[in-house]
Amino acid sequence: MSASTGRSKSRTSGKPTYKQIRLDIERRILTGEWPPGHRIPFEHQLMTRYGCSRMTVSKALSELTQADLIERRRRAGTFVRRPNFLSAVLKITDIRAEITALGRSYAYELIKSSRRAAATADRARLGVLKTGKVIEIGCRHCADGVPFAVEDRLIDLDAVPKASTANFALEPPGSWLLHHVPWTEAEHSISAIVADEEAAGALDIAVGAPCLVIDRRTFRSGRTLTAVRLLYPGESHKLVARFRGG
Amino acid sequence: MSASTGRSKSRTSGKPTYKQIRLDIERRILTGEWPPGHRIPFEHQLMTRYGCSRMTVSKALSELTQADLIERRRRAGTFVRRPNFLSAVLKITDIRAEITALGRSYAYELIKSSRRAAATADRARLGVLKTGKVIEIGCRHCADGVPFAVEDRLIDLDAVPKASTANFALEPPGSWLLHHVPWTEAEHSISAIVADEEAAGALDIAVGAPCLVIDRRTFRSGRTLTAVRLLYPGESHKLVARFRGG
DNA sequence: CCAGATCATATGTATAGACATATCCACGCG
DNA sequence: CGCGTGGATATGTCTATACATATGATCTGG
Repeated sequence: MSASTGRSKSRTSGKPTYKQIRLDIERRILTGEWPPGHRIPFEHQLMTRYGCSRMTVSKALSELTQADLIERRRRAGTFVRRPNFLSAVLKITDIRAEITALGRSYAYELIKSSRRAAATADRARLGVLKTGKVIEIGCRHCADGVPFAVEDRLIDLDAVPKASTANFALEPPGSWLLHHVPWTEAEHSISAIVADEEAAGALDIAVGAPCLVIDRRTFRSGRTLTAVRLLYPGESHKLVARFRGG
Repeated sequence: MSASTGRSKSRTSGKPTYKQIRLDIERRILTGEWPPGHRIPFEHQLMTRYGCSRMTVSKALSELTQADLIERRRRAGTFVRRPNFLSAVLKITDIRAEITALGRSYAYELIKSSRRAAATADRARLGVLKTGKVIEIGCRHCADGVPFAVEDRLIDLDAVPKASTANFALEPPGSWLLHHVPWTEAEHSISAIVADEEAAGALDIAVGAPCLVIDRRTFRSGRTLTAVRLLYPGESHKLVARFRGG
């Protein structure tokens, strides 16, 4: 009697799941059928096109929003996002966990640690304007006794007051921060340099050898928490990742 | 006119929205209250705890799943994911779009292009076992007339037969692939090298100057589509990104 | 012609209920 | 003891409905 007699798992009858809807829309975006800026059909229209409820369409669109493929504006509609070019996203990593996860022995060595009022250079590095206290830490991470990376870090003590109480002689600052301080944003810059005498000494490589440099600033709600420069011996160390696209 | 109509869903009365639920769970994970591997309460329990419907809890958990913070297994429950260490995620970028998006002039130059049966080295580079045809392309990208990056790319013609028909003298292979071939996974490796004579010549830098190297293999459903090595002049070029965490 | 009020509309959030599906676990058979 | 099988259970998906909310569009008065 009811109109929806065939409410069963018959996915062959042209009633797609939200995943199939998501994939279909994704395909249209990736193939350029719906180019950046294009307004895609309203939920109401998609619901008719795919023959499902608005919630189902909405779920597909929500996921695409989270994946940064589309942008939704109330009253206006849903639009294909312009991709962010020149963008590299690095996950925040804890070097200690990174090394032990590989089954290698980890050693940590604090080289220097100083606490001071933020100098102009410190403020520039953190990207903050007002003066305050900072901690600067230099340290070295080794894997199986071989230098793995050297780290130079600045922590804004006003943003992270708890850092005063941490003992960075025992625990690497990256590990401590990752476990004690929640962050919301990070900004990375990757580059390559040649080792000067200091870097060569710390990493036990030749002067002039290439090094991979990762500069990172970490924020919470727009406020800088810490700025770090990691120096890796260039030819030996590689950062590898798999990205689930689609 | 009244400042607030007495809404039934007043947020003060301890009935959180799915976003607040998401944030609460996220906080517990990030603070270590729920460490990696921990099984978090069942949807049913969370629904009681937060006083909302299962769908609402489910939406919060779905988003956390998409953000890779948790893992859900039918019948077993929901677990805090172990973070992927040593992982760097780079978005796939189209260098041409990247440069033009910055408002700089883009120039492209095909240096070499050869089509052949896959040699052992080619198969190793692609990570495939069976023999087949490949295209190797060498090219250079310039921004405002200055070398921006040199590219050496291998395309598996069995996986991407359409590539036979593309004219890589006119269109950069990266742009062509991005617009014609959907991919699902990518694997990146970042390192630093010093420029040899060939690289120095191509990038117009001194021999011995540092270069940033990005090696990338792109897959669809586990099958390698293409392998590319991008060489950037190290000190001048930086990859910058912001990551919305949390 | 512009500023402010108002309306219409598309997305945002939430719900109860239903059925689908994978899989852990225990039971029972050989 | 090993192994297949079935039931229990937690997540996965879908629906119809309702109301919230932001905002583009329109109307209106100065």
